[in-house]
Amino acid sequence: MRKGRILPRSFYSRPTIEVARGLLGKILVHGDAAARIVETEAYLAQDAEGRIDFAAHASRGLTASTRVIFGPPGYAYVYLIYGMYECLNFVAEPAGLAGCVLIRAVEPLSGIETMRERRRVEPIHKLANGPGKLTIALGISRSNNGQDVTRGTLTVRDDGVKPQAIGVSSRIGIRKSVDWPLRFFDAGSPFLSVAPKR
DNA sequence: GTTTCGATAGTCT
DNA sequence: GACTATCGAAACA
Repeated sequence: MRKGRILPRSFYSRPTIEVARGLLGKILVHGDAAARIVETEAYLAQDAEGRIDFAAHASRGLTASTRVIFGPPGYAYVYLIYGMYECLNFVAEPAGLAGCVLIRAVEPLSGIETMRERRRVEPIHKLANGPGKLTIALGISRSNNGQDVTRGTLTVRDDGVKPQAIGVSSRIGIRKSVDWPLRFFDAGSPFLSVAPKR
């Protein structure tokens, strides 16, 4: 079952915010599981005024764990959070510049029964409506950290579908650079992690 | 319906 | 020793 064409590295080698918006509507494929991206967040090196994004892991500087964020674009950055969950990001910006996009929610498309078994939850809209949930549903873990997503078992594809309206809000669950408008979501999707505020 | 809280382990100070 | 880009159950209203 083909799911459109794999996004090339040039897609990722752009400003992080453009990549975050561009990933909405694209299809995340891991093994037999496929799901449409409906919610993302951008984590920058700094904003347009040069203020450092202290919510981003990259603000800690170049360490063993943040190394991939500073590396070439089109690679997966997967980390453990709160000792229990793993979060999936895609590296943006040309090599040497920090920037990544957190995938916060996806809409299951295929491999749904496998997702139900992994998540131990029935309703389809609860399978992957959160960053910790979607990695479990799709079987993504830290073993995928540093993987090239322009080839291999973990890829992102474009089937031409685009969200009708993109919503913007502040990012979820952070305590620094709180008010930056860097969360992007398909405003019409029922698969979001947090219901949009009115 | 909303808010609070515990689980749990890796990373950095 | 503190902190964390979360989740789900429990408590409260």
